Amino acid sequence: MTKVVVGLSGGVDSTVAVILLKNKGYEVIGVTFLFTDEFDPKDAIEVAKKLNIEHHILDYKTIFKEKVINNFINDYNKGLTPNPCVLCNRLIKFNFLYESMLKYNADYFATGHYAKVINGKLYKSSDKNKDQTYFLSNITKEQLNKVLFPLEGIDKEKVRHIASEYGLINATKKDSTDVCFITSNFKDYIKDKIINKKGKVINVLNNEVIGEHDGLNRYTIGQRRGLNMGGTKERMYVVGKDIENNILYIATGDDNEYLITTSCILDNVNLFNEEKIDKCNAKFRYRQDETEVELNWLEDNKVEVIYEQGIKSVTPGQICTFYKDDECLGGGIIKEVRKNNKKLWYL
RNA sequence: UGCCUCGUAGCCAAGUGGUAAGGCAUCAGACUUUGACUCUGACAUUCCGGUGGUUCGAACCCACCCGAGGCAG
Repeated sequence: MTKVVVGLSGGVDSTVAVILLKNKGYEVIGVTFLFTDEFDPKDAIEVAKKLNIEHHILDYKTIFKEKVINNFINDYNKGLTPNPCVLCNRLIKFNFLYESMLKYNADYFATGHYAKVINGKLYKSSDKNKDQTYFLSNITKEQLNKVLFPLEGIDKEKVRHIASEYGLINATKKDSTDVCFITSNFKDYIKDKIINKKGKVINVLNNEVIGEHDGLNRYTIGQRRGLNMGGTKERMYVVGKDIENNILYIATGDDNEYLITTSCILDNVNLFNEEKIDKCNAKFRYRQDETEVELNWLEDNKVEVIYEQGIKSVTPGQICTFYKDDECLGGGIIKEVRKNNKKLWYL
């Protein structure tokens, strides 16, 4: 009998993943990882009991803090806007699921992600609205070769339906959003963990100092809320930051040109195939439409991503993911952003 | 010191006798496994620097006071 280790958080998605695998005749072992003190595995325990599967709870708090949380904070202190989930999937979740697979002599491991895998290639899920390939674009080839996504062919509605058919309490549980290790709100969490040094806020349209910020690191490119400054006719957006001089640059107007860039450099590029294509689609934030880009490969696993048409709010630290139709080809971390081939003075 | 202009919510800002537009900010929600963006809703319960007065009725008219700025000196 084929044996599969499933990452079981106790939420609807991972629970239904278990159900679907069992229905297909797999022998399922549930593993629940502890990453933070706040996480309570009781739902996972109940689900495992109810579905009658072998279940293990494994503690990875220390390494999670070391690899994910610390990196997250360090990146903020460097002025970046990190994406901890992408990193966590590669280094923690998928890594330890892979290890669990070996440990329990399983053939595969599975998660409740909305994504599809066929012959070692990653594709978007059938439910395009929930597709999570963006967060998976940095997992390794080895991981991809051993993972199953039981939810790949169904949509969220169906998932909830299945959960309620089985009388599971979590059928109507709200989708989990936000960073898993931040239980309160982001502002409070980060307040005492990052460097907060007050500094000037300058409007790039006229170079005027228009106010003071509470610390550069709490702002991201394209952000408009939380600036706490009014009096302008149009909305105000963060367009850049000068780390050295502790200056936050803003511009007003929904369509101001300062937010738009035309190329960026990615490093730590992860590709599922060897082939270095020169044209594909890409997106720079999770919930963003894809756009056509050209790729110019550089040394050291870097690539220049060119989008002449211009994209708003491309932000260092975020992930750029490549697509060809429904296939996710990989992605990399945005290192530097440019406009018309020049590094911007305010970014 | 004389003259002039102005003082409306956190910030801009309409309204010049008939019972407080709008924008920005803020807050709440929707969306979302990244703090973005976007969208929806709330936001001067009697009040328009203060105190009196005129009027059926004033933020809008009058007087004085307080405050900000400008011109003249």
